[in-house]
Amino acid sequence: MSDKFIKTDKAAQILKLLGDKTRLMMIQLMRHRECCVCEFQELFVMSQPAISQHLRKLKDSGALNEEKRGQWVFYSLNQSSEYFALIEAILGQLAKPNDALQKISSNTEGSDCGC
Amino acid sequence: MSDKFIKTDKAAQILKLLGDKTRLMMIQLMRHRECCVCEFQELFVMSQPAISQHLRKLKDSGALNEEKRGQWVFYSLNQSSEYFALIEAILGQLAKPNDALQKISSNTEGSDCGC
DNA sequence: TTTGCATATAATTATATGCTTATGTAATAA
DNA sequence: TTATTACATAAGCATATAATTATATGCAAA
Repeated sequence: MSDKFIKTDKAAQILKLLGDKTRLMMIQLMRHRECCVCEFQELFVMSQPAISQHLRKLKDSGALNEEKRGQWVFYSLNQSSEYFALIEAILGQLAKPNDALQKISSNTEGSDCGC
Repeated sequence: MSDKFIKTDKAAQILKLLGDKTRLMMIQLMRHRECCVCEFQELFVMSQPAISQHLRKLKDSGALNEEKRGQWVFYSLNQSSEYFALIEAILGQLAKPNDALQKISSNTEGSDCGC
């Protein structure tokens, strides 16, 4: 709060979290809108618990907001997080997600997973 | 070269490397000038091989230049690296290294380790 | 209330990581 | 040459990480 700059220790922690292909892609997808867990399940070739655990790590760090609506859970970037500026700075250097992700990341209207 | 933006896979790799307190601090120290290995040895409370291994990982990624001069080895940020812009973007969000590091990081004249 | 769906948690396992000590190598000094 | 200094590499070990399967929870529809 008091300082918009992040100390090395904390920065290393969040960079380690972003240093995983799956989590980094999740963050990219959430850059412009919230995502429903089921969207990630469609995209990533891994079990549902694996996805849930990645999201939990990101949420525990404070980088994500979680919102339950009915039986669904939506995650989004927490713009109030101390890491938000860093995350934005990183995302600004990344190429757009391609292929399968394109469809979803370009759909800024919101999830169309049926939720 | 063809694209200044980094793909998610590669970005995750370099972020994982930066997601270690020791390596992130090394990179911070090299932000404005090259550093001699012996400088890191003075700073970090760990064995010489541990430091050597951290530097090798960073160098293997392409993020660092290595220059041998006499019996000393100097490392510096590789400004031609595909990761350079990303690294700079990250460093721009970090607080200045403090305490013991201050002395060294503010000494832009060069190493005074006796080399 | 029972069933089903969406997601989370627990337990386990395989692999990766970061450190240590021991040893190797290359350059300088005696 | 031999010794010393600066650094790298190898091997081994303890811990961390990311995946899996099995199970639990919470909401909603029938």
